[in-house]
Amino acid sequence: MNESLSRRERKKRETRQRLMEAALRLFQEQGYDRTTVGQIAEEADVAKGTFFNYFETKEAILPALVAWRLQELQEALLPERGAPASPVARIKLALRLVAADPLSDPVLMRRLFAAGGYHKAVNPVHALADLLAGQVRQAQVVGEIRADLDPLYLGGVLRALFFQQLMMWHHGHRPAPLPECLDGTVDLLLDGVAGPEWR
Amino acid sequence: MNESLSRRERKKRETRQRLMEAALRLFQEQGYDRTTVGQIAEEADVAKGTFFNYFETKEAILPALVAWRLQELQEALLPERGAPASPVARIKLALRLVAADPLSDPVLMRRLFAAGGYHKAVNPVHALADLLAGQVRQAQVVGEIRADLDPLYLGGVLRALFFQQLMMWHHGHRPAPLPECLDGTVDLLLDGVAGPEWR
DNA sequence: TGTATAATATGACCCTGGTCATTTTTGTTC
DNA sequence: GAACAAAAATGACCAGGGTCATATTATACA
Repeated sequence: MNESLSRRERKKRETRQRLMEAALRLFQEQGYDRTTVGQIAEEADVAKGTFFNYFETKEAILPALVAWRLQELQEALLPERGAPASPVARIKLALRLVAADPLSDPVLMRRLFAAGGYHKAVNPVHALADLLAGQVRQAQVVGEIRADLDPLYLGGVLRALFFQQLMMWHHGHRPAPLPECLDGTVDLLLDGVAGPEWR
Repeated sequence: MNESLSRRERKKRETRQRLMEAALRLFQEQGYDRTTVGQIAEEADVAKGTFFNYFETKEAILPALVAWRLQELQEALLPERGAPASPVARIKLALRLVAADPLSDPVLMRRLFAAGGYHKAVNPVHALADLLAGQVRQAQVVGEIRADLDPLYLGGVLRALFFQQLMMWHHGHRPAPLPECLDGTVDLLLDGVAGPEWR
């Protein structure tokens, strides 16, 4: 589908892709901190300086990795690909899938958060929030979620709760298997936490 | 009250405090990234290496700064100091106060998140969550919050929502003044987001 | 006071993230 | 294909985070 691209453009994308694949592999193998930019470049068969032609900083490659993985997630959520008909159920599915991804490593997640201010354009944290916002919008259409709330805001809220749950899980707070915990968090947001004395 | 401390212990605490004050001042003046460990040490009148006798990394001073500030917050939340009688109202007050602190700078917050895995003991992110968990517990006693939920978990949820709101605010999403937005987030959690079709 | 011991301070040193002037490659025009 | 321009690759270089062997200071004890 990319036949119209010039050789230059093609090579550029290939190099970028090689860098991302090398980075992901090395991060998984040795962790983020132990991996040097030199190693990533070496693995991708380019000089260290070349890395910085593609990503402003070492951290800046994380948003790119996330965006890459989220593309696949986006497709898995299409109803014609077997995803549930209920938008809320799709939201739960999305969170389960993200949690199962190799990128969902605590250290990587933390660094990803820290990287959140570099590229305004390709925002890392917003990518997941936007995806969830889309599902929220559909849930509002069918009445599963109150329509008076900003979907983008709720997308961000869902993402925040997801991170929170994931971090607590990795920290040892495990009342149930992770997928169940994530479902529970979504339900919590739906039902609210107000007690009998509220109102 | 610290008369029993040896001179050594006293000096240690003083040096640690000087480092923290210098760091906070410099972070405010020039931002986290522009501030070097050498500057902080210089300002505190010690050698650079000494900094690392007190904090494992540059990032590791952030949790300490947070803990320091939270002590004051803790006291401001005591009813005998004029805090509201309703625990939920106290939670809202706490979030407003944290948001107003000089430490609530986006870049600092992100770095703080990234630092979250260094010291298991003095956990940075957990400090605020724990404080909120205490208030949640009191809210459960008086029935403002459902008693079947783990307070520590809810403390974490509140913290996550707080960060989320703060980040969106600093990113330009400002439907109302920040304090009102934070109150709204707490209310959202209390009431839930479920629409008419839910259940 | 003198001496032994443990805690703390120090700055030279190393490593890695990040910059940049220069070289190499690609594309274009005649 | 020769000459030129633009894009991309490169690695020497620099700055700052972090380490560590050594020096300094505090405490304990005789």
